[in-house]
Amino acid sequence: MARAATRVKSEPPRKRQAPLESDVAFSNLFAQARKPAPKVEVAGVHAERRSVSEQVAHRILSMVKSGNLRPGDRLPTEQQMGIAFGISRPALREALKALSLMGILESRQGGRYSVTDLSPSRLIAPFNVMLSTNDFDVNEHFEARLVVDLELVRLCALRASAEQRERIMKHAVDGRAFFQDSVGFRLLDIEFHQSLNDGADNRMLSAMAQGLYDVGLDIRRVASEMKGNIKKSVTQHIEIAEAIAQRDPAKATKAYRRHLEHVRDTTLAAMRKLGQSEEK
Amino acid sequence: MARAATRVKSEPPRKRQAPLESDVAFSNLFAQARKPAPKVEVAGVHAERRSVSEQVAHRILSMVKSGNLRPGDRLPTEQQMGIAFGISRPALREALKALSLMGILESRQGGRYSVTDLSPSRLIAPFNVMLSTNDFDVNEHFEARLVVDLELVRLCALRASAEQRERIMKHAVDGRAFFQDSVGFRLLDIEFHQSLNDGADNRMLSAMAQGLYDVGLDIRRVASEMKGNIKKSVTQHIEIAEAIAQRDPAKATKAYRRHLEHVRDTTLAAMRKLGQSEEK
DNA sequence: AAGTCCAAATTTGTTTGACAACTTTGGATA
DNA sequence: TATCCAAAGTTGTCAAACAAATTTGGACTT
Repeated sequence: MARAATRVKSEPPRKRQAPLESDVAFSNLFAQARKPAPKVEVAGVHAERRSVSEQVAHRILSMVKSGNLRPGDRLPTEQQMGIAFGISRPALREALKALSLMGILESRQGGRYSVTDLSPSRLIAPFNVMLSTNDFDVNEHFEARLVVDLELVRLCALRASAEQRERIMKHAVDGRAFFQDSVGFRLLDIEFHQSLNDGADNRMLSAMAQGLYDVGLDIRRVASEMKGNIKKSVTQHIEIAEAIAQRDPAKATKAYRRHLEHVRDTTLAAMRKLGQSEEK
Repeated sequence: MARAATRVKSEPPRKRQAPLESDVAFSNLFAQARKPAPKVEVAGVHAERRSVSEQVAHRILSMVKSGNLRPGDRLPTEQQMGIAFGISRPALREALKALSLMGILESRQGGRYSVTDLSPSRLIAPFNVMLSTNDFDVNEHFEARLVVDLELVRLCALRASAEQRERIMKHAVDGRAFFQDSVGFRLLDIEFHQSLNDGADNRMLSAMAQGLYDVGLDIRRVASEMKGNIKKSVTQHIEIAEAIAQRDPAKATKAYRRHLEHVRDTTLAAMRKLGQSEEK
């Protein structure tokens, strides 16, 4: 308890930083965690017996969700957390490892655990293996993207600042330098979509769009290597950027829809090609 | 690197035991697990030092992904798996618990681990984390919901089977029994939205809608306790259900939009009320 | 002979203790 | 003042043991 405030952490000013340190959250929880072992389940809807490690994992997760733990925060040591939650180190580690594997926490031997940046790409990574394996999933995927991205583009055309519109246009035209460089193009493509997300000024939609984008990324790697696809994509990017520059939502969404359909078709083509090559 | 190979456990007598169904997969993996230390991971983008528990978790995950482990399969005992992978029980348990928390495995004390049904709804947990922002912006939230839910309802009107449409209608009309019971109504409301999601037959959109719904749920608790709100919600639910029963997408989305706007307004009212009571 | 019930064996859940490997910290030295 | 290194701190891993729940097989009953 009397341990020195070791959180020095030269973190840049977080917007609207509350005077809250993660240790505070843990000392709060400390009080709760000590109450008589809830042997019998709480009167929840489902009275499943959950192991302590799962309970603790959910507890930490809820702290992350509620903002008590924020990206970059360093957690207490395992020993301290073990005492706080009232469980042993192996059990605690089961919870910490689970959250690590889900991309919420990260750790290095010798260093402490900390909260990741919680970027959609990181959170989606462990799961994208399960999805996007067959045509059916791809159609679902693009159906979802069509809805989310189109709205995002529409909002972007309406709301993006002059600087943001400029940035979008820059990323679009820069693509012309990558006709022969699929890796470079993919990196730029990420930037382009990110700048679209920023322009729409809606974090929830942005998070969803980025998550959907990331799910398909590995498959699209193959597609972008196919001849002619990059050039066509770049052309469409520029059309979209121009429509946004003119603040024309209808034109922008129309151009984006064409682009997305092109991406879908090339993705499907790439998958068929992939399926042929490793027929077993 | 080389240390992973130094695991020279005293190999117990290789008794040739009964060929348990899933043991086949594990004996394959056993051969792999022993091969010379795979120094750096496959051409992964990042060559980080991964702990053995993470390696094993990915190994099991890849077996699930490739179909070596299928829904319902029972895994070997922890001891057997520990031997197979060449790691200790605590380390193995870190991997198993991680996969359990991700909804890929499940276990009960005394029983063995088994593979879950892998239903998409369990696998999209990360969306919930992505969508949770501590300073919850109601307008952003409903802007996102409007897009996702409306498409979901539209698809539902087009695709839902007769049974699904019936189920939606049932949940809608059942709400009339809960005019005075806000807790019961919220539970039913969850069911209603879930049945809408099922009817749309798109797991990605469903996952996103579910995530958005969950984020707002705790605030809506206050809203649903305000007089008259439940009745109005139930009426709107029935309108939506009727439109879907008639397979009329336009009517359904129109009704749903009205409903969502009502929810938004009551949520805002509830938040204002909440802000007054705990002014700080 | 078939079904039921109970106790033993099996298996996961949890704890304690210990050591190895890596990172961070603080002081000594140039 | 800056650099480097040893000591302290922290995570990674293992081992052994017991508690709690489930499975299993046999004894008992009908």
